[in-house]
Amino acid sequence: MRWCLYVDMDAFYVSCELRDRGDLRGLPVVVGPDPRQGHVRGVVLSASYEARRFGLRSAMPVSRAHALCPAAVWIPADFPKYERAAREVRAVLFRFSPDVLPFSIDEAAVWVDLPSAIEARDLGDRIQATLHSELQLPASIGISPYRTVAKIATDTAKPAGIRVVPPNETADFLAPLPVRSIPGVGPKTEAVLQGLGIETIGQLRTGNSTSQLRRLGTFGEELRALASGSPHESTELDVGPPKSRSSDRTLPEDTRDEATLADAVRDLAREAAVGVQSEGFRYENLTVRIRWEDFQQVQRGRSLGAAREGTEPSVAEAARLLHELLQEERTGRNRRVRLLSVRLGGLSPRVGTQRRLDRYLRAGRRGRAPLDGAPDEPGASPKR
DNA sequence: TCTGGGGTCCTAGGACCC
DNA sequence: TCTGGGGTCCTAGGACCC
Repeated sequence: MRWCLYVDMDAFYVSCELRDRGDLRGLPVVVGPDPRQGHVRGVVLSASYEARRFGLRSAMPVSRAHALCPAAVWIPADFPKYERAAREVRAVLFRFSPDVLPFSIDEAAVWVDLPSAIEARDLGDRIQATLHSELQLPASIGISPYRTVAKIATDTAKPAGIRVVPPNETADFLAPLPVRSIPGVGPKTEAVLQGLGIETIGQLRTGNSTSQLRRLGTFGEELRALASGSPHESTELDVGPPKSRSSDRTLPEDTRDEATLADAVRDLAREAAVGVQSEGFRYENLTVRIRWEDFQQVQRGRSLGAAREGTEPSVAEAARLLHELLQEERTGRNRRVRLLSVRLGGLSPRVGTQRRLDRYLRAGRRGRAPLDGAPDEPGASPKR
């Protein structure tokens, strides 16, 4: 029988920091921009479980976090450190199975063939103990033949727990949980479901809701299948090569000054292009996104007609798109800009970068080779 | 309390082609 | 004079995830 052990690291960024700062164990610790450094625009990236007792959560504005827990210890984010730790975690997981699918920096699905839930639970114990003893990193693990169910189970096991859901117990396990615990159900979908009188996963199964769920399209069908204990899961479990890369920046102060914004957008366009190039990709389209001071967003994108590389096409097109967006805003509400973003999409491998790409995929993105059947001749025109 | 930075997927209309 | 269906690409916006 095939099992999914869904491994989710507990308070990952904080746990990485505590490896270097053992003296902080047991204290409310937060990774994020320090709100005591004056005017700071930012959110909590990770909070220790001690900090969570004060109500702190990931994605909470740091000003609110500071108000809730003035005694918290703040540590600035060190992403290279967390990337290194994530690689250590994956290396451990690969020792237990060749089928490890990372889903984010702190989550991965480990697939194994085992005769029963007993053995699956035993393997979960060993993985958890190894991560703790060798890396000093706590993890929670959910176990089910279904990846979605395993992930939900992980959340109920946190922190430092293990939850096994044998296949015949799936529907009963899910029934009392709120619909919001389903991955893909956010505030909007939750509100729609509440409007239908559906609060728990179990209520998704009742007869009269089936027709109403059609309002949600195919997603409604998937919700119903999950609730009944047999989720639709694609057999294609590989994570492919990246589709886009972006650089975003929230400005220190909202502004409508075009010179300032043009400088910023050029920096972002350069940054994104350099990143794409260093990963061995070219890009074929570009999107500039603006978040206004009222948090509404607009975006404008353009196809470049063919795969490009280097910073020049990115910088030039980003400047044009920004100008167009600002021009239109001036004739309207003329709001100030809070955030600028440049996204490069339509990524394709650069010529002669097969080796680098292979290394990239092995580093965590297991899956089909992106170059299969896609010879990339210089100057060859893209499909279309 | 005043909200980051990085991604993915879906929908929907219009252009364009056969 | 009035009438198709299917497919792909482009673009904008939105929901969601960590």
